[in-house]
Amino acid sequence: MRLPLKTEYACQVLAQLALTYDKDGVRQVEDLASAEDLSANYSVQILTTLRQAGLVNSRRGKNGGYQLARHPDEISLAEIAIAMEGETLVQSSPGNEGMSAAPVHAAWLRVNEAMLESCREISLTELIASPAEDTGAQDWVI
Amino acid sequence: MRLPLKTEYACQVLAQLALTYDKDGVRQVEDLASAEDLSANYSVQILTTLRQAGLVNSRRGKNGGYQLARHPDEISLAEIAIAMEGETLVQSSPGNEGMSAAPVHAAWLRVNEAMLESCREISLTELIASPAEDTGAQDWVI
DNA sequence: TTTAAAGTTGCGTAGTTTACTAATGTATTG
DNA sequence: CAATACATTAGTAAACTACGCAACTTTAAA
Repeated sequence: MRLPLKTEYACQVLAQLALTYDKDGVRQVEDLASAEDLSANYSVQILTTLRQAGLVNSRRGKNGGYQLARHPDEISLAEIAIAMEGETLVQSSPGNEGMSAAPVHAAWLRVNEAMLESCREISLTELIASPAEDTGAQDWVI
Repeated sequence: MRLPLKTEYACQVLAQLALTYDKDGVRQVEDLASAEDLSANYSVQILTTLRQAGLVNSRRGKNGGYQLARHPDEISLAEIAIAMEGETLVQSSPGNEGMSAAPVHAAWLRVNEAMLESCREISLTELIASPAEDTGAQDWVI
């Protein structure tokens, strides 16, 4: 069960926005994308989805850019994942005509709920890289 | 994040085996597959995986078939999912060179752990259809 | 000891999804 | 009105999923 890269990227971009939240940080796509090693074009698509979900605000034209809609403490991993993937994080099919299809589906619905709950308990603030340890991003070879 | 059909099918087939566990039920593929509305061919592949994981035993030749390796209470959804998909249920990529890649990955690892824990708490017994309500499987049209 | 039932293995593949790129449209500011 | 930056849509190569098929091996029973 692979977590879509798109969802991970969304987390990274939002983490990047969270870094400059208090500095009234309006950031441009190019800036965000390069900081997270993503293509600008793809980042735009992700940011558009996040805007439609109400997690970020955007401004067009010169000096435009993106900005978190709320304080990083008030944005949970659950909201991010739901914005990218829809309400059910663990999509199990209501299924075929098999005798056990229904109870199996019900069980996975419970798992989905547990996962959602776990995602609600993680805030965007926890996704920010601690400036002390740049964790490999600055590793470079001559 | 779609739960693979293969994993759901594995649950259904095992639930079917659990139904006849106390009756020393050795069941044949054709039987299991039709009860769960699956193709026999595909079910074989699933059952083979489950056997390699040690969840079922098989006997070849005439009067062969499959059988649960343990009591349904002693088999958890976690074991089933791991048998089909590997240790990590929520696979997040350790990722790119982005600044926030590491903390984001760490967060999803926590979610994975929560999901695993939730799956450990659901036993195969809970996947058995209650005989009272056949929940749609017997619906038929002339 | 034949024979047929039943599991085992591996290959092939159509259809879908993912992770992008690219091109074009639209709003904002100086 | 021109430069800038977000918005939207279309297109696509690669990977993955959910199967089907066929050849092989094992075992019980006749």
